[in-house]
Amino acid sequence: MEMAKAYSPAENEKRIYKFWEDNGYFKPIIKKGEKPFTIIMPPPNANDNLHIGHARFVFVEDILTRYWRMKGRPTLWVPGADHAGIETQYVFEKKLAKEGKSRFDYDRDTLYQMIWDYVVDNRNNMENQLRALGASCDWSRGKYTLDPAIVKVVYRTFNKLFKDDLIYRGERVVNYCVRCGTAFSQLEVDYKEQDDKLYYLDYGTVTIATTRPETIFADVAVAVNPKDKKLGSLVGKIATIPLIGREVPIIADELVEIGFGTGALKVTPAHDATDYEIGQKHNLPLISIISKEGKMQNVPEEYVGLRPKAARELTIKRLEEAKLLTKTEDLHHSVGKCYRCNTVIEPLLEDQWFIKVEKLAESALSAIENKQTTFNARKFEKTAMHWLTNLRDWNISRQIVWGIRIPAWHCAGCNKWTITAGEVPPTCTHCGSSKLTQDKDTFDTWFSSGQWPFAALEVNSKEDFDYFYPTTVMETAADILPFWVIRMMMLGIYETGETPFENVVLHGLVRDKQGLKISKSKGNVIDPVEMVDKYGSDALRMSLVWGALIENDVAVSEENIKGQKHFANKVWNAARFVLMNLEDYKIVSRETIEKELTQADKDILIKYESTLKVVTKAIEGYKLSIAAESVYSFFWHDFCDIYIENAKTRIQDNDKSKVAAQHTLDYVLRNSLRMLHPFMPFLTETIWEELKEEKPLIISLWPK
RNA sequence: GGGCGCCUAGCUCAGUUGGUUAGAGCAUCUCGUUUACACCGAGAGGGUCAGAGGUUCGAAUCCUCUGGCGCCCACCA
Repeated sequence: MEMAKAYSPAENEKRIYKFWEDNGYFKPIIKKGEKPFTIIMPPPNANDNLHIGHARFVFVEDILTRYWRMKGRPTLWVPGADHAGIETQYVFEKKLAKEGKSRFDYDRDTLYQMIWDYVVDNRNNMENQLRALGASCDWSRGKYTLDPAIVKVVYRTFNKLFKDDLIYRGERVVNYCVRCGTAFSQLEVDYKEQDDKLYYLDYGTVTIATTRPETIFADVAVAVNPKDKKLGSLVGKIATIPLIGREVPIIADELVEIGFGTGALKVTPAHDATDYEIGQKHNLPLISIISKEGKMQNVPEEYVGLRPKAARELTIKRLEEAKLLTKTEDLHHSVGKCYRCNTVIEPLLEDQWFIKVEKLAESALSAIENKQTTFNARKFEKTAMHWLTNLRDWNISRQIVWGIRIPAWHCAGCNKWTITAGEVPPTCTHCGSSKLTQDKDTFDTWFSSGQWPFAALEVNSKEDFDYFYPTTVMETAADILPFWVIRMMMLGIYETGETPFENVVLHGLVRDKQGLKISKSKGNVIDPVEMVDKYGSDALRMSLVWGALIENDVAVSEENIKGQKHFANKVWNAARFVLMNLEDYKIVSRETIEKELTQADKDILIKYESTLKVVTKAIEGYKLSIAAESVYSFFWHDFCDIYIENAKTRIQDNDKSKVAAQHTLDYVLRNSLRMLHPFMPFLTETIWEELKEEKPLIISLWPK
């Protein structure tokens, strides 16, 4: 077959992918007693197209997978799709809003089904995009975070945690968005700087400063720092809440910052996280004055039903009238806003499920200390350890519909909770009453996705779990290290007794040519699917791996991708040249032409050996940019520019060393294609077809 | 306030445990219409390695300080 003059990705990629997939090359060949290489893909959101960041991690994982497959190791890469909880519900709600609807127009089950259908369509789309990128993952083992079997595992874990007394229901100050009607974890709150007023109020014995005078009705104490020279002597005395005249104690607590305002803090445990902590320490009561609808309650008549903002204005007015407002000053500070709708977050008391994290965190920490789990960069290990030593109890309740509903039933008879492993309990386990209502909340997605590595394997089969767990590599975005990676470690160790992955490989962001963050508003979005259509998947892959270590951010531009397409074409043409010059050549062994080898032959063979060593070592150390650059430089500059030019004349002149040249061309080409395959799988497999090898390149062995 | 990083050629980045004249891609400039490839080839210019001090026979690399930049977390009421 005549090779075309230029390589056409469009004509080959789909065909090649289908060939691989249809022949089952992505499925591992299990060899008992041999240590497999396993990656569980961080499941992309099933609610949108893949973006350029997805492409980078897919390529990184695919390179590792293809490399180890070629090393002959049983290799499994499990794909997945994530329901993505609030993320998806938010996207869907925006879609509803465009149609003039809101989620409150539907009952819970209808809404759930609507989102489900929406996600199913997008999931197919997302998976086909993964195929276009060339992902050599085992589709037969693909999982979705809401697969019934996965959900069952999540229930089981919750139930086990509960039985082990690691789950409790606690009234806590949570970050509540009265507009979304949900509490958020601290991670979901955006702190934004803004200008406010700081009001100084007369509490009799002491003056306090606050930005939220409307919460004085919920005050239960005034606190000062015990080390405060000016105010320390007040401890033990009484302060009087203005307007209502209630007397509260003055207490000492180190959380109070000396020098802020007057140095005295009004303590409002029901509406501020710090105050809650102080309140717990000092056994103070809780007075809740803001409802979940964001309205005032348990306050003097004229304030009842007001929004906090209106209540604040009225309070200030009354304080001024009573001459209890001594001073007002400007304050620039940060305020928690809902990360979805930008509404000011109200710290409110709410019953939530919590996980006691201390023991779980300790086990994860020791797995890191004992090197059972290692990181591709020291900085990530430091970050993980820092988080694990500073974690607070984990609130896993979310007030959204789209997610896994918590298997907990509240009894109207005895007011206690019945927890199951998913099945509906006929009666309350405490009092036998049948007046049970299921908690309306769903799990925090990190709780379910924190179980992903073992869950995705065990729901496939027990054999899979036994063989492939613990996994070899967890490759994901560096920014979700604290949210996801350490939680997988905690829950994985808890459920299985083993760390879920041996190596954590984290990657940085994809940025634009200038190193700026990519965003729709900046207009610098690079669509991976469009790039694949234009330049080929291999070119996109090289451009995303090239130029920066994977743990760092990488800058890409269309010119980079175009440049790598040129390289693909270079490889294609080099192969074309070699094949044209091998028409009268029959493969001979090195020994038979040993004496005919010229210096040029020896040079390129030595260079090839050293490149192979560098590339191999770099891949195994996750230095993929080094590996890609080495093989690129070798192939283009050493092989094409120098060696082929040398061999060209010897063959054309029918030199006595012609066969040695042909042998060397053939040898270096074949082995270079192997070395290049993880980085340019479609191109190399397409060329490989011309070489009439027994086995396709994808399952050929990595050169030794 | 706490944590983690970064500053190397015009741009984006490499530089492993300190060891010759500090590298790559892109960009720039000069030359070349060579039948594998113009999606090409030959060659060139370009860096006080942020600054200062220290350790050392030797520092981009280790230590201290200063300056600038970034990300993450946080209980500034």
